[in-house]
Amino acid sequence: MAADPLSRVFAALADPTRRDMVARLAVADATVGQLAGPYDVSVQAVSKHLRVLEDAGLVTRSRDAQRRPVHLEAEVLDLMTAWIERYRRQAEERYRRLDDVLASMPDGDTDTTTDTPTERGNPS
Amino acid sequence: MAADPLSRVFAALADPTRRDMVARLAVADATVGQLAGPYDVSVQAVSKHLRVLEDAGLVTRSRDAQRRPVHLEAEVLDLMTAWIERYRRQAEERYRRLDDVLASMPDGDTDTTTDTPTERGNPS
DNA sequence: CACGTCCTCAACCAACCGGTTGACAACAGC
DNA sequence: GCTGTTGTCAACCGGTTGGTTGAGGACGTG
Repeated sequence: MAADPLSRVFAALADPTRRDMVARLAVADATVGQLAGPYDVSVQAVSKHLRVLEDAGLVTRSRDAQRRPVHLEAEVLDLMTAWIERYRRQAEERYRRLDDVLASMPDGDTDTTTDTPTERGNPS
Repeated sequence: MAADPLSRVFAALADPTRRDMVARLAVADATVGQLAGPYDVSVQAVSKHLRVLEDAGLVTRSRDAQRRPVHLEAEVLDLMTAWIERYRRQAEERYRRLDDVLASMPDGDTDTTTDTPTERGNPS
């Protein structure tokens, strides 16, 4: 299994069935049987999906007689949001800076048409 | 291949190598060779990873002679953020509401110690 | 106690994934 | 026109994944 938590969370949500489960668990806790209802797969398959979500820390299972109520642990989602936002912001910032550079040289000083032999080779 | 875009993006970022590539591409565009440098895997493997990122819409590849500069398309990340935030918010709201209910009954009306036979069975 | 319900565990299977090697297309430069 | 560099395509391989069926554990109820 994937070692790092972030990979586990991303992988867990890469499956549409699992995403749908999370969506429904955001509304209310549910038992395995309740979760299995809408999908036409076996209860065992749903149980497996829950295991994946549990390993990713997205869900916890307790006991109530035979029932196993499933509860969404939404804080783990923040882990992902943090990662995503970091690089989205970084990329955004880079483009903004590039725009600034382009805006700051409106004259014909930059000859992009003729070739600039400097900066091309990639030694080392 | 996974049909829906969201699954593709999540699956693409479920791999630590691919996440690292995205992180580096957020700083600057890069060629396949440059990307492959740090990892001790073949260039072919990196090319495959890039294909996955490209299929997810996270990356575009252009041409410059033999080089294939890779460019990060950060907007796709918003797709994920939107999904995640939606359900994190929903779950958060639910817990907040539960807290309100608990807070609104500070008297001894709710006997959690003795058993409450109502609300337990789950018909239909 | 026997029985039905809810759920998990184990074994199996086809499909996919991440990696490899080998061949080769495209281009720059001698 | 060769040669080296850069990257992709194709075939293959072991491990994982998502699904199945079958067996059985735990619990409430007759």
